[in-house]
Amino acid sequence: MNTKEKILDTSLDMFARLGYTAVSIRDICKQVGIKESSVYYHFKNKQSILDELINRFTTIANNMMSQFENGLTDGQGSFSDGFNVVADCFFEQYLMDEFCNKVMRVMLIEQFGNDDMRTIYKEWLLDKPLQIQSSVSKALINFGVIESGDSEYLAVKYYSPIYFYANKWLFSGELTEENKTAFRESAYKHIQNFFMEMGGK
Amino acid sequence: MNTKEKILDTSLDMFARLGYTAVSIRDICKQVGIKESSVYYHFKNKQSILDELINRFTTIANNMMSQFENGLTDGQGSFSDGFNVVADCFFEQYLMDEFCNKVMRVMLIEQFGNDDMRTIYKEWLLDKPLQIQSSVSKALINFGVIESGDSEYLAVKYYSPIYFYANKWLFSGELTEENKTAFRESAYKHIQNFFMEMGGK
Amino acid sequence: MNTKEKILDTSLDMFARLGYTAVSIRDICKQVGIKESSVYYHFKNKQSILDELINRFTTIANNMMSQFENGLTDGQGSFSDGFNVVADCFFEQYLMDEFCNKVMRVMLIEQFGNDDMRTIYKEWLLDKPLQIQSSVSKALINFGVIESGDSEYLAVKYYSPIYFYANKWLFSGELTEENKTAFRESAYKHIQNFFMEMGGK
Amino acid sequence: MNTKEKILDTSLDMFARLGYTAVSIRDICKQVGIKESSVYYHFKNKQSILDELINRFTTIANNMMSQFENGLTDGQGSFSDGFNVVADCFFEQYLMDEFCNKVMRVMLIEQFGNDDMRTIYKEWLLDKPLQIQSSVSKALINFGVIESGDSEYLAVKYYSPIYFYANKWLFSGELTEENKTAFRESAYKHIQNFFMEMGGK
DNA sequence: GATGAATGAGTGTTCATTCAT
DNA sequence: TATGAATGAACACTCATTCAT
Repeated sequence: MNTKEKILDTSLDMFARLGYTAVSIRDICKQVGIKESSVYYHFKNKQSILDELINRFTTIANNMMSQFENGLTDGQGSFSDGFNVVADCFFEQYLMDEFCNKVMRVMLIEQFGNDDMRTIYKEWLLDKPLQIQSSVSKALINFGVIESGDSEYLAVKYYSPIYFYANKWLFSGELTEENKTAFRESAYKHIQNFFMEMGGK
Repeated sequence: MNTKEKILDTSLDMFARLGYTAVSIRDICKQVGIKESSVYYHFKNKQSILDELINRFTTIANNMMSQFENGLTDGQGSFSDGFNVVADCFFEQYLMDEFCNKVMRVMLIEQFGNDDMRTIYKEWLLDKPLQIQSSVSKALINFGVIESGDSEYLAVKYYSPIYFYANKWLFSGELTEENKTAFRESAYKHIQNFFMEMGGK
Repeated sequence: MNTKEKILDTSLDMFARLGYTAVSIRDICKQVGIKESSVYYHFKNKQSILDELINRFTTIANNMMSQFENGLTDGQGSFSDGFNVVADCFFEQYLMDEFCNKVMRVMLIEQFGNDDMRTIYKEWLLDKPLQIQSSVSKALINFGVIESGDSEYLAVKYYSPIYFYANKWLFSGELTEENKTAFRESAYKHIQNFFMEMGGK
Repeated sequence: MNTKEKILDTSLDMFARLGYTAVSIRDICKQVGIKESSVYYHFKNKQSILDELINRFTTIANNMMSQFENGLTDGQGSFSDGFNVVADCFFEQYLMDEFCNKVMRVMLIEQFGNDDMRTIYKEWLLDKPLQIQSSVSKALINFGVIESGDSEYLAVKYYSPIYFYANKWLFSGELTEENKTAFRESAYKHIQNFFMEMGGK
C-alpha cells in the first residue's frame, strides 16, 4: 500500500472513531509514519482527504444500488429473492462492509455543523435505504407476494427495526463479527416475521 | 435573564447545533455579548457549562420518568390511557421539549470521542426510551388490551418507527413546529396502527 | 485576628513557601475565606501586601539590631557575652523567629527578577549579618578575647558556616523544631570551636 | 547557531535572570525573533526546553566530577595538586562556567515551588559540592598533608566560605569578569589560609 | 466592610497550512 | 516524494484589578 492509500486508510479509520474534526493531521501522520508536510504532496488539504473517501464511497454505494435493482428485477419476485438481494447487497456489501460502514460512521458524526455532510448523510443513511426497502415492498406487492397498503408506512414498518438494529449493532462501538452476527439474527428474524405477518409464504 | 442563564442558554443553543467541541468560548461570548474572561466568573471551565446543562436535563428527565410511571399506573389500562401518557410525557415533555431536545442533540453529537457522553447518551436516548415503551406494552398486556408475545421484539416493533421518525423529524435540522407536527402525525398514526394490529380496541 | 491581619498572615505563609509571584490573590482569598475583591478594601494592590510585610520586618529587624548592639556594649566583652547576644538576638529573634524567617524566605525567593527585593535581600541576609558578626569580632578583639587579624576574613570564617547551616536548616523545607535544634547544635559547636581556635578562653 | 540552539541559549539566559516561570514563551520568542508557535516545532512544550538544559548540564557536571576524581587520584597528594584540581574543575569548569552557572541559577530560583527542581538543586548545589570538598580533604589527610579530625566539620569549615563567596560573587547579579576575579581572590586566599592553618606545607 | 460582576492583558498550547529544499 | 522549518489564527484558561452596590 503506497503512502496515499495509507493516509486514506488511516484517516478513515480515525475519522470513523472520533470524527473528522477531532482527528488532526498530526494524529494521522503519527499513525502513518510520515511528517505532516508530506500529506500536502498527496492532498490539497485536510478536507480533500475526506472528499476522496466520500467519492470512493458514493461510487461503491451507487454500484450497490445498481446491483440491488438488477437483483430485484432478475428475481421472480419470490420472498427469498427479495430477501437475498437485500441481505446481500444492502446488509453485507453496504451496512456491514468495512469501508462503507466506516464512511457512514463519519457521516453520522460529522452531519452536525457540516452542511455538505448532512446532505449526503441524509441521502445515504435515511432516504436511499428507505427507498430501497420501498422498492422491495413494491416489487413484492406487484408480484402479489404481500398485500398492498399504505406503501410509505409499510416501508417504515419494514425498515425502522433494521435502522434501529443497525444503529445498535453496526454503528455503535466496534464493528466486530459478534456485532455483525447479532445484527443479522435480529434483522433476519424481523424480516421473516414481517413477511409472515404481511401474508407472505 | 441574568448572565449565567444567558451563557447556559446560548451555549446549549450552539452546542445543540454544532456540538460541544466545535463551539468555542469565544463563540459563546460573542453571542452573549460578554468578554471571554467573564465566563470564568460564572463557570469553572467550559466543561462545567455542559455539566450544568446535563444536570438540569437529568432532573427534568427523571421527573418525566416518574410522572410517566405514575400516569401509567393511575390509568385503567385502556389504550387511550397508555397512549396519552406516552404522548404527553415522552413525546411532548421529552423528545419535543425545547430544552431536552437540545441537550439530547448535544449527547447525540458528542457521544463519539467522549466516553462520559456516550454513557449518558446510551442511557437517555437508547435504554430509557426502550424501557418506557416496554413498560407501556407490558401494562397493556397485563390489562389484556393487547396480546402477549415476544415482548422484546414487540417493544422494537413498537419503538423503532418512533425512533426512526424522531431521528428524521426531531433530531435533524431545526426543531420547527412543522417538524413537530410531522412527527406527531407519523408517530400517532403508527401507534394507533400498532395497537389495532395487536388486537387493541 | 481581623481580616487585614488574616490576609497578611496567610499571604506571608504562602509567599514564604512558593514565592510572591507564584501565589495569586485567588489563592490567598481561598485560604482566608473572602472574595478577591475584598482584598482591595484593605490593600491598594497585591504589591502593597508585600510592602506591609517588608515594613513590619524592617522594623523588627532594626529593633533586633539596636538590641544587639546594646547587648554587645553592655557586656564586659567576655566570650559568653558575645555568644549570648548573638544567639539570642541574631539566631532566636531573627533567623529562627517565625515571622522574620518567613519574610527572609520571601526575599530569598523573590530577589531574582525583582530589583527592590534583591536590594533588601542583600541588605538583610548578606551585609547586615556579616556586619553583625564583624562587630562581634571587633568587640572581642578590642577586649583582647581573641587575637586581631584580617578582620574581614575573620568575619567570613566566623559567619560563613553559620550562613551555610542557616541555609541548610532554617531556609530549606519547613522551619520545624527539629531543624531549629539541628541548627543550634551545629552553629553553637562552630562558634565554640571558632573562639577556641582564635585563642579565646 | 540554528533556531533550536538559539531558543535554548535565549531561554537559559532569561531563565537564569528571572526564573523559569517568570519567563514566558512570548518573551523568549520576541528575543529569538520567531513566532510563538515555532517553538513547538523544536520543543514539545515549555518544560522540555528546561529539561534539555538540565540534561546538558548534568552531562557536563558528571564529566567534571569524573575529571575531578581522576585529577585527585593522579596527583601525588600535594597541596597544590588538590588545589589545582579544585580550582580548575570545580571553580572554573563548574561554578564559573557560563553555561553551568546559568543552569545553577535557574535551579536556585526554581527550587521553591517546584519539587523536581528542588531535588536536583540539592544534589548539584549542596550535596555534590560538599562531597567534592570532603573527598579533597580526605585525600589530603590520607597523604598526611593535613591533620585528621572531625571530617564533617572540617569539610564545612573548608567549604562554607567558598559557598558564601560563590553566593556573593557568582550567583548574585551578573557573572562579570570582575566578579569572577573577586571570587577567585577570596576563595584562593581562603584555601591557602585553610591549609596553612591545618598544617599543610 | 464586603462582594457580585466584569474585564484587558497575558499564559501555554494546538492546528492546518506553506514553502524552500 | 518527502521533510525541516515556520507561521497566523485559534484555543481554554488565569491574573490582578475595577467599580457599583
